[in-house]
Amino acid sequence: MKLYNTLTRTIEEFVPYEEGKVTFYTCGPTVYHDQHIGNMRNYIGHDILDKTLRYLGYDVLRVMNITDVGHLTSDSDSGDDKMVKSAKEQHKSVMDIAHYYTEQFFNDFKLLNNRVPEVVAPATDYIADYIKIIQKLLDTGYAYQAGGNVYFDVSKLKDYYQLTNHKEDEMVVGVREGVSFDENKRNQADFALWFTKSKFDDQELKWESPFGLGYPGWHMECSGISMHYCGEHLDIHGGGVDNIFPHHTNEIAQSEAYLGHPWCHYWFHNEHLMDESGKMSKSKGATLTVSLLKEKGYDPLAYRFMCLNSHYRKQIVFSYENLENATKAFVKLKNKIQALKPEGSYDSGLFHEWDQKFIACLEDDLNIPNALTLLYDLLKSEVAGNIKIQLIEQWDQVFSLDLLKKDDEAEEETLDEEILKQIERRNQAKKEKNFALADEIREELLKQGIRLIDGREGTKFERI
RNA sequence: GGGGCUUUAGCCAAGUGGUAAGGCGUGGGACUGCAACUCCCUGAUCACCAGUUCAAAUCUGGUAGGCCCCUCCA
Repeated sequence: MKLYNTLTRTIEEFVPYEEGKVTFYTCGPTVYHDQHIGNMRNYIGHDILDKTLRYLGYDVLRVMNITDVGHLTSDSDSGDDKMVKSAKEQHKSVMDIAHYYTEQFFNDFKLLNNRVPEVVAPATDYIADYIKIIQKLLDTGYAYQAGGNVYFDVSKLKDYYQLTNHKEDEMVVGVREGVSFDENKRNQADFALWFTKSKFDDQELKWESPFGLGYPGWHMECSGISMHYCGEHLDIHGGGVDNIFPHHTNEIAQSEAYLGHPWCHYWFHNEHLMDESGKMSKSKGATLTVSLLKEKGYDPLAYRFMCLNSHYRKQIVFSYENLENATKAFVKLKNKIQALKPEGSYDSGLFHEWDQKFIACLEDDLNIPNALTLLYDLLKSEVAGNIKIQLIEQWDQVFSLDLLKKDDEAEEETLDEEILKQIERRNQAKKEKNFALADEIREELLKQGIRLIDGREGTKFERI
């Protein structure tokens, strides 16, 4: 398949390090607050890649970290650790908070039909791995100690900026609020591997190490966890585009310095979901989560559908208008699919032909919008219902939109009788030309989520 | 200041040299007691300017708008 690789800035043929197998690492959530729908778009993009690789027959090992270290400071607050702040506010321990938000995250993750990775790794479980890496970097001269911290010396690398094209001389220190000149660093581009002396004193989670009581720098967990599970050669590393620099740049620096050879071969980056004012952000007040969308009556899968309508490397602007548009389209699509009848004879040649078209879309740098167009083409085609249903069932392994799943099927049985009675009452009213009563009954059922469909052979109903 | 991405109909969006897919909405029609559902029909000088070419949404240069990043936010 063809995949855009941030490392080369081109679309390349994807060739895994070991034939037939793929190791795939995703930068996971920070668990000191809810993950908003913008964060979740990123995971939808990764989920599509994950499922596409499987669809193409690869044996995939997918790893995702959970950032529970909590050495984070807000741009806008006083510099207190966010996790600690959050814990204090809610009178909970730091790890309680981490567990709570991890659960929230996976709840929303699953509402979107994302597949949970084989390995979900809390960062605090791998401190020993980080220490081992840092120790070797010190021993080999890539790292140095200063002012109580351990720093990575970027001048030891010949191509630190391989992922970004940045020019060191033009870089500005402290563009972001909360970042300032660090006199401990030999080069201002150096980054911390281990802190014992942070500018934030109230770090709650600390560990003993040969470099003193402290905690790891914020790029270390992804390198450590990734190498722990995927070994010295990682096929794909993914994250949001905002991770490219410095996070992924620094991961490459420390990992390759540690290993002594190239590390990750393909870098996969998802574009952001925007709101009217720019990138959806956790620091913009109320967090819009998938759960919240659901509470407001939106189908999480309609949100997934909205995301799938756009290419993963394009920004999407979120608005309720767009979501409602997507919802309408999604409902219509599902209606069409669920009206299909398993008729006609099976034709494996035809099945294969259509499936090949689908695979061609996937292999074209995950062109899911075109794959969805193919789905519409299939529905309009002369292909037998039988084959259509089987193709859709198979394609939905990637889309994961529950296209064939009828809503509330279980509960339908119990209410059928009552509904049929109402329909009978309405038909009687219609016969008597009492349309007012007929409409009243129809309205009443609609309020209960039952839509009547008047056809030639009588009145049917469906749940909406 | 620097690096990267982006701009296609009311909205979402595909298309990287051969003359603009698809979806939603709108309008019209069929169906209906009226609707809903469904079906048919309906829309674009591809941000702007200049260039290369027989041919440009696609390539080049410039202008304007939007977004991301610049090393203690992960």
